[in-house]
Amino acid sequence: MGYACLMAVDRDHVLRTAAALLTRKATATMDEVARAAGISRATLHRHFAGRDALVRALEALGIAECEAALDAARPDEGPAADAVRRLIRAIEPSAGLLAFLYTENQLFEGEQQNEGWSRIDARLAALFRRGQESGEFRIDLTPAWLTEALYGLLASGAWAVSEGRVARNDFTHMIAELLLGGAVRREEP
Amino acid sequence: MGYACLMAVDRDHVLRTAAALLTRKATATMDEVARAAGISRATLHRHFAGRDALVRALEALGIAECEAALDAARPDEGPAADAVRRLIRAIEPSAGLLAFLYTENQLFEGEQQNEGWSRIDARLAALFRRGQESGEFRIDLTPAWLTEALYGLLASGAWAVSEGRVARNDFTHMIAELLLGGAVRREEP
DNA sequence: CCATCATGAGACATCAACGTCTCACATGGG
DNA sequence: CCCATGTGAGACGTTGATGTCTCATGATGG
Repeated sequence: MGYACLMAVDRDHVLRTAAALLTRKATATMDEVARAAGISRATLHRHFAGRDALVRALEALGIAECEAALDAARPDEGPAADAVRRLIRAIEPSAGLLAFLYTENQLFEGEQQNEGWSRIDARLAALFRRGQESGEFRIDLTPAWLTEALYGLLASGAWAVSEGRVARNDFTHMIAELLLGGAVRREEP
Repeated sequence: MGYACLMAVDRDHVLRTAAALLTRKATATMDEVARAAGISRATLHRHFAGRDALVRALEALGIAECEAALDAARPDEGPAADAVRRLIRAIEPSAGLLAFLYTENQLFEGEQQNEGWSRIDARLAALFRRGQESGEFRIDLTPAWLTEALYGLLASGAWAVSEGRVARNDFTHMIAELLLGGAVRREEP
């Protein structure tokens, strides 16, 4: 019969399509999401009980991709700056989804939010703190702020790319260089 | 009678309150906006024809405050980095409103957007370009991206402050230093 | 004291999205 | 060939926000 296989494939496909659509239009209707995925609204409801469940699933997907990117970036190895570059490169494909979740998260304020974000925040802050303790990073910018700024730059970058204001190929470079080096020109060391 | 005076004062107060509320909860109801401003929904509707008109008025307010901040920051005087710092300091009180508009703007996609943003974008990009041409700023980060990143960092900063993750007093310093200097520690010149 | 006007409170209709349901179809396996 | 399962299409009721309306009240000014 292959329930799991077929369902999982379709579910994942729907999830990816929904992420891509909601990245562009955060207020898209369930009907629009369904049509974007090439299925009917009824089938969409068979996969996800409602819009809330869909957003929650997207949140879980975003968390999973973030943690996978963190794992792949080996944040504890080598210079912290290189680890940050690896991380941004690894997380780039998820940036659109993260941008959507970053704005949508305000809907969940007050309630308990998914603990996955706490884990990711902690790992990111740990990376920045490691850079500070090794003397690579300046200490007047707190790890919490660098973490927040990384989220913001990822969202800005994803939005700028989707609007055509920044070339997709420059995404990683623009974010990593701004976050690490800033706008001011630096003398060659 | 004093129509204009009273109306203007109240209208501005309502606008400020709505901005503060919508910064925290972007999906706030017209009823919530009205109660937050201490007026009834009927009176709110007498000031703004509907939610759309309210958001448009907030957009106009945000544009006006941005342009005022740009004027006050004297972006054409002195080193570009100092001008950027003046600008961030001047724009700080509006950051929450800008954060709201930054996410809400996606609602207006497809339609023609307020030309005020184009003017502001152009002035910001001109400032960054001036810094590049004077040799202060690196040239691999495009003015368009620096402009976009500034918006994103302002929004992230406003959100982080309202969530208590960053101290309000550090707002200007965190944004300006990250945008200009980046996270990597810099040798004293 | 009276007239005017802005306001608050609330009723009311409208509307869009949602969630649930049924039914027909078609595709695939036994 | 027959049956089962997943699907599409669409109807239906519900909900929440919105926009409009009326009416009573309270303040202000003449």
